[in-house]
Formats: sequence, structure tokens, C-alpha cells
Amino acid sequence: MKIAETLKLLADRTRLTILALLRERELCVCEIVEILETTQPNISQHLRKLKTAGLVSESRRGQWVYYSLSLTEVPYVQAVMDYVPSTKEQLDSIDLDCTDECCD
Amino acid sequence: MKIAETLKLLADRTRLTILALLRERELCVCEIVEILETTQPNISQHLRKLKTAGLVSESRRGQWVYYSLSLTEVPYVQAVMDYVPSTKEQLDSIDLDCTDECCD
DNA sequence: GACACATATAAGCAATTGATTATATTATAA
DNA sequence: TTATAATATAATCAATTGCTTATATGTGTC
Repeated sequence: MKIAETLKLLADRTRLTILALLRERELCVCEIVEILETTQPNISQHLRKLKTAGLVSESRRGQWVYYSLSLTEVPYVQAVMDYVPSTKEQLDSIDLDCTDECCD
Repeated sequence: MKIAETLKLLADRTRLTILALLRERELCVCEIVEILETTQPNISQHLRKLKTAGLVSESRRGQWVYYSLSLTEVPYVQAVMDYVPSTKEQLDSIDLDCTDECCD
């Protein structure tokens, strides 16, 4: 059952938060690492899973790889995301705090 | 994040199938065991998780405990369930095959 | 009460998973 | 080309999970 696999992907706090962040705007890996206060390999592996499932897409720009949402193919994912809390505050804090940022 | 916990519940083939079966009609534990061709403790434990999350409710009738859906409280669950395949055929087969049934 | 049947709970185990640490790759800049 | 920064991959480990076997609880019947 394919839906069970997709739900397994969604059933993780870190991945749900990544999706919620990307809902606001595209982000590079280091920004997500900074916001979620975890390691870079951790985020990279979560992003790979999300990419494999077609939930996010990437675009390399120089050194940085930017990830963005692509939920259109999986309809119920949108319904689920409606119940994931907003991450606007977390995003605002890194936007203000430019000196600490990994990429500009 | 509460939604991550609920999604973990849904992200399991067996539990999704149980919910899909209960979508058709209420069932007692032994019927579900028969349809899914697994052990009784296995199903009982899945049902307990679903009950704790408020996704199913139980009603004892004699020796038998009947389970039924109660999805109303969690809106996105309905959206997810729309993508879980029908189990009508499996249900029909045990309905015809009365001799093998555990309860009547 | 004693027995049979339906269900629940407990204990144990193998498989999966999320995270960490270490290393490799890719791109930019000096 | 050498150094540095961003990202990806690999290896490892602890924690969680789904299932099984064994046992307990509950209900009806004799």
C-alpha cells in the first residue's frame, strides 16, 4: 500500500517541520539546520527522503542547494499540512539575525 | 507536535486496513483476525492504539467486542482515508464463508 | 463451580528508524 | 592548485516498533 509509505514519511516531527518551513519560502540546507538546531547530515537525510517521495524539489545555486515544496501530486498531504503549526516565528528570527546566517 | 503522533498511527499498513474494513461496517476482533490472516494479539494491540487515539470505538456484546470507526474528531484523517483502497472484496468473502467464521 | 471461547495484556525478539560521527563530493575563492 | 564552505553519503548506535508466544481476564454454558 503506497499510502502507508507516504504517511511514514509524514509521521516524523522533523520532516513535518521542514515541510512547514518550506511552506513559507524556499530554504537552503544550512538555514534549515540552523532553525531546527540539529546537524547537517540529519537534515540532508530527511531532505533526501522527502525528495524521493516527490514532496520537495531542489535547485542548486552556487554552493547552496535550495529546497522548496512540491505537494501538488499527493492531494491528502495538503490536508495534513493544514494541521501542522505555523513556523513563521522561527523563520523571522533567522531572517533578522543575519550575522549568524550560513548563507546570504 | 500532536499531528506527528496521529500520523505515526496511520502510517501502518495493518492499521490502515483495519480502518478501511471498519469503514464498511463494524467488526469484532476475530473477524478482523480472520480477514487479515494474522494473530489475535496482533490485532488487539493495533486496535488498542487506534482506540487510544480516538479513531475507533468499541462496544462489547456478549463474548465479542465490536469495533467501529469514529473519525469525526480528526478531520485530516478522513482525507487520508479517501486514498486507502477499498476492502469490500475481503469483507464479502468472509460474509459468504459462514462456516469458518468465529462469530455469527 | 468447571470448561470453552473471545479478547486483553505481558514479555521477548527481529527489523526499522532517527540521530550522530566520520568521510566524500561539489563549488567558490584566493 | 590549495583552502574553505555547503552538501551528500556511509557507518554506527540507541531507541522504537510490529509481531510472536505465553498468560491473564472476561463472558457464556453446562
